[in-house]
Amino acid sequence: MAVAPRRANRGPRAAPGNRAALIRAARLVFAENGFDAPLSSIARAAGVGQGVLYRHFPNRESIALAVFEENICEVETIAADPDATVDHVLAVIVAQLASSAAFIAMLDPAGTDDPRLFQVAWRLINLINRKLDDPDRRGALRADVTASDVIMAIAMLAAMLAKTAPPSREETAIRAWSLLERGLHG
Amino acid sequence: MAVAPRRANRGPRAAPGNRAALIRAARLVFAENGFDAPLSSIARAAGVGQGVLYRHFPNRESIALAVFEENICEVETIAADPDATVDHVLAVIVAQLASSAAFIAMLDPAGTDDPRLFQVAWRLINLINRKLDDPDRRGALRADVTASDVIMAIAMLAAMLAKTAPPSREETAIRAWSLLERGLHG
Amino acid sequence: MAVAPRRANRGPRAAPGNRAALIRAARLVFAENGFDAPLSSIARAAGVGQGVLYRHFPNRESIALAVFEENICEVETIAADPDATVDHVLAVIVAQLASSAAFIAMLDPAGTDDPRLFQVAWRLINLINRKLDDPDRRGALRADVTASDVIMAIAMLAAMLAKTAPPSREETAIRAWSLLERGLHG
Amino acid sequence: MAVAPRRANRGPRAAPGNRAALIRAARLVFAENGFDAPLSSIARAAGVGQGVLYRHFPNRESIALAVFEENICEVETIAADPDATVDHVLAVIVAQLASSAAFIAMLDPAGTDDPRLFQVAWRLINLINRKLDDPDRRGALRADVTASDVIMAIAMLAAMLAKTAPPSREETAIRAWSLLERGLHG
DNA sequence: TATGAATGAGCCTTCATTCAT
DNA sequence: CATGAATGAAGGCTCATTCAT
Repeated sequence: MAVAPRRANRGPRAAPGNRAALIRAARLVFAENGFDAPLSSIARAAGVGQGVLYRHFPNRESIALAVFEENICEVETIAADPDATVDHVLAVIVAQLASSAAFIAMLDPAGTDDPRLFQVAWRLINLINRKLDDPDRRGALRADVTASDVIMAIAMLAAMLAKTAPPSREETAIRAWSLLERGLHG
Repeated sequence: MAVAPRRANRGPRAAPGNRAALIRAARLVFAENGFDAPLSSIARAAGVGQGVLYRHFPNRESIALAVFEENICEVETIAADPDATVDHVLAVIVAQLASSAAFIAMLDPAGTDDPRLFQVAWRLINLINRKLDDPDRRGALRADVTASDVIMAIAMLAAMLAKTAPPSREETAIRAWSLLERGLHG
Repeated sequence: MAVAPRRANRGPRAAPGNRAALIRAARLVFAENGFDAPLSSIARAAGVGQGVLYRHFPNRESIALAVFEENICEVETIAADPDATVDHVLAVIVAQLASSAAFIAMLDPAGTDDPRLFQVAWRLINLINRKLDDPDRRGALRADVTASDVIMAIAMLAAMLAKTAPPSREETAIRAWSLLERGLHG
Repeated sequence: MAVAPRRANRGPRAAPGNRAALIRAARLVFAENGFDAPLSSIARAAGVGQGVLYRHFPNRESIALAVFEENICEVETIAADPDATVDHVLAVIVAQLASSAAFIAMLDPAGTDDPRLFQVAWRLINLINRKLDDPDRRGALRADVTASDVIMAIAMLAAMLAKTAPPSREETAIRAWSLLERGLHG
């Protein structure tokens, strides 16, 4: 009969590629359609079946976390440069916000009970803390600003951007961040 | 079998009470579960049938508007005091945010196309503008801060609080606002 | 307190007027929005409360019947003229179709179990039968055409028109009726 | 408690069968209860969940189209016989009407805005037109009868039958069509 | 292991019908 | 008697999740 032209089962070898494709797709979909976008749309965008998504990520938070993870890695790479100040680091984060808005919003410790989230958040907080602790890397930040203030600033920006439709998002991000920066720089 | 213990029809007399109960319930539900909370949960919380909600408020925007309206009125009352500075006004708004974080989310112009929303938002913006235009009522605000900067600050706080679970909300609001205020005061 | 500016209760005297208004409104509403239009829209159009509608007409069929009744009366008036042929009578009915489409469709004897419908239908059938029985009043009708053929022709036109949106209804009615007439005239 | 005996997931293999069952069920339901019958009743009649219906047919028009499509195919098969006259073709259509009266209701251009519908309707019209253009296949039709007259005749029959309860439908269809045919044959 | 179909719960919305005033 | 608010059932539709193949 040979009816349904199902996508071929590419075997176990495809697993890592699928995982990566899912993360890439999720980043895009979350950025475009918000954190509440249908999971099916992510699978579709990644070109895989729904089941694969569930195999790799048992729930929405899991895949969100994976996207976030990638973001953090990028930030960590920048931060590894000993000359980078907090401001440099923040610039990278803000640039990522379009895609990671939803995840940073999850940083509120009370917002979840997923331990993995604490872990990832802790990495980010630590990253910033290390910069803050180094007087040469504090950039223009006020003396009494803590890592959690910085995180909160990002979280606020992220939360707002998550509700801002793409056309004006870029511009809104710039205006808002300059306001927040002033608050941090004091 | 005695299955459906249909709620008693309390008659037209109940209308104003129902309306008030719905607004009260909506304020609560929006605050607890965000602006996307099921309308049915509002009806349930108000102790009325779904139909009553729809009779009083034909759509989500309408009831949100009603909640918002109440908030604005309170703000306007404070603002009417000629001695009140922007900072006083903002303090009231921020105090409201802790309990009804979601309502400013509607200020995002892209979030809706309901003209009434613009109108109400305009009232708020105007209110702030009038204070800003009076040098004696600018409080500690920087000279170049506009009403839309102020609104944006509120929007950011609101958006974040909407994602913050109640226990830590109060405290988060305070910390975040002090950061934003510093940005506005510059 | 004097809140709700409810329409005044005009007392028992208003009953007949209300009934008439309801029928008038129903005719209009059915014609504009089809037989499935919300009953509430009829009450609204008539300027009365829902309860009044239910007092006078316990269900949709009842009010439909009342509209139909009025139509029949008009037809009977025309038919009373001894010079009127079947064709004259049919012309009146067809002219009424815009408003009565839905009711004539109900003429199908198997379509309902409401005895009043049989009764009204019977009046119409009789009316036509009497004309048919008079050789001078048969107009151009074929010899073997019966009243039920005539009714069926009307019913078909009515049923189709009920599904035809107003703009083209007039024209469609003319074209369709000329086809049916040819069938009746043979 | 053993409440919800969830239907077993019969797997992807069931897809074609489900699709067919849905079409079969839709044909039946539309015929019995008219074109406005609840879609959920179709799903139930087909023995599948609501979601399956929506997966195969995203909206009412789609499934109606599928039913219609089958009908048209049958008609096209008959029409393919070069000896078949319009009358033969019409006989098939009318025979189908008795069992699936509702489907021609969709021919009303004002009833929908789905372009696929026009396309399918066009196939039917063309089919008839081709027969009409061939003098040997016009059957007994009057010289001035056009395809759209034919369609209209069918539409009227269909509309009436859609409102006729099953028991008498068959007989009504025969009587009505003979009337219409006379109109077309003139 | 990947696929994508199947499932049903859940939300939104509309209306027929009831009933306190 | 009239009013119009209250009620909830019903239908449309969308997903998160499961699971046969």
